[in-house]
Amino acid sequence: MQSNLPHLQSTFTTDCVIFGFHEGELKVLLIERNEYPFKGWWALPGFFVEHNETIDDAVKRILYEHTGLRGIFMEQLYTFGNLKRHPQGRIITVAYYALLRLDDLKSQPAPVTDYARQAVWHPLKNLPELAFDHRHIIDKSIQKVRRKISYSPIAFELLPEKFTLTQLQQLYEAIWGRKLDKRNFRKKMLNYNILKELPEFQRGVSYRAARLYKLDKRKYAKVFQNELTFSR
Amino acid sequence: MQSNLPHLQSTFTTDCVIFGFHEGELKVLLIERNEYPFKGWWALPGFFVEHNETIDDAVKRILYEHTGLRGIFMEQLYTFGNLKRHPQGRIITVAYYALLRLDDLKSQPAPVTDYARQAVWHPLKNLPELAFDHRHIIDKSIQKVRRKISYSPIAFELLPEKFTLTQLQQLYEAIWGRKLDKRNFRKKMLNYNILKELPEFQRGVSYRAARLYKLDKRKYAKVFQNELTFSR
DNA sequence: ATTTAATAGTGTAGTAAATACACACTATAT
DNA sequence: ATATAGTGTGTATTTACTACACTATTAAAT
Repeated sequence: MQSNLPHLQSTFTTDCVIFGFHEGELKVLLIERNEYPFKGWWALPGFFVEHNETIDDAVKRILYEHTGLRGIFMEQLYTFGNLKRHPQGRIITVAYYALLRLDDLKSQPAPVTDYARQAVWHPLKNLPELAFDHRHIIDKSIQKVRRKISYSPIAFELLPEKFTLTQLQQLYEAIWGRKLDKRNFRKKMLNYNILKELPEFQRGVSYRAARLYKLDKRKYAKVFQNELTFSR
Repeated sequence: MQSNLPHLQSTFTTDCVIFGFHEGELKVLLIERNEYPFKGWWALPGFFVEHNETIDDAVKRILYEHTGLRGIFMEQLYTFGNLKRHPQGRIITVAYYALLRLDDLKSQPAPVTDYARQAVWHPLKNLPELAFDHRHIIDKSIQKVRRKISYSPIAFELLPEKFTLTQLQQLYEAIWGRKLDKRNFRKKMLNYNILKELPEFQRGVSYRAARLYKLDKRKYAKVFQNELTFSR
């Protein structure tokens, strides 16, 4: 770390909580650090912000390095600046969270960076011990997402383009950590008129195939302005 | 600026949008800068964060310097890091907003800092041109406050300890920028059961004196957990 | 003493939205 | 044939939201 960390070249980093949704479970992408401090520990993807890039660009760069994807939904979360959060001195980090369609990943993400030995999706419910204050950052992210999906249609960022209502419901249940009534969920969700019913159905399932829906982007844009209020 | 700004001593600042409420109007405390860049311009109170203080502490320090008060409600808003936001190079700022009971100020705030020539409360509706990206920061703050008062009782931070329901309503109206129905407002607000009716009335008014209320802190704490949903 | 001006304070009814709840149908695996 | 897991619909009840108009109180002016 000493060598490739120019002294005070940058005094702040960015860290990104990348959420994915798979098999009814929320997952977070963690890296195994290949650098001191915390070499060998699991941590959030993140690095120093370069002098000539905005913070947003730095996050996009990190997202691309770890997923090979561009245009991922991301949003700034909070800036953490505790004096003791980094053993090498006070280094603040601007934390972001990102929501990712896991089916967009052709393969397992290959770390292109030299500071990560591997990158692995971990279920949110079963996280390893993390470097720095990264556990705290993840906790704050999930709180933010939990609140935000009740007034903004960000949930769709986590689903494939075509999805079933059950998948959508499972996603809300995973984020809120509680069961929802199926009938009311469908009624409410369809009433927003932001979903487009497709003439297609699930394939390869051993039960009645569910209808597929996709987001109606024009109506979505309209509703996004006024904000949904999907509560409870 | 050159002299008292040690080179790279700190590469980030904090700026604070301090809101007050007086005579039915929302106000923001602005300083007139006494330093380059933007010497003579109006700007948000803010300064470099010292090496040995947390960001929160830096904000508290700035709040104290400009108001003489401690324990003011404050919350982090967003971190701004555009490459061109500061003429001297990329300096990010962690912006906060604070809510202040104006009646707690014994006198006009006297700037204790050397970087401010004066500090003046400006009505939000009539702001001067501002230094840096501070106008943008204020706009984002008011959006945040507007959203937040609909699910969290932060409005009380802006009112004196004892207040009338009309004052409370005017505050909501000022923040949301629209009129509310008096009866519905009262009904809803009293139904939360977070206000304590006092055996006291307004004094010195030339019309029927209104009853005073204060926040019931025990009930407030309970409700705060579940979050209000005071909307529209 | 009376009037005026200004604001405080109060209730009801209609409408819309959220919730709770029960059953029937379809496909698949064994 | 049966068990299982999922889809798909209707209705009644409760709760929340909206619209709306008059009387009461106080101080100041006459």
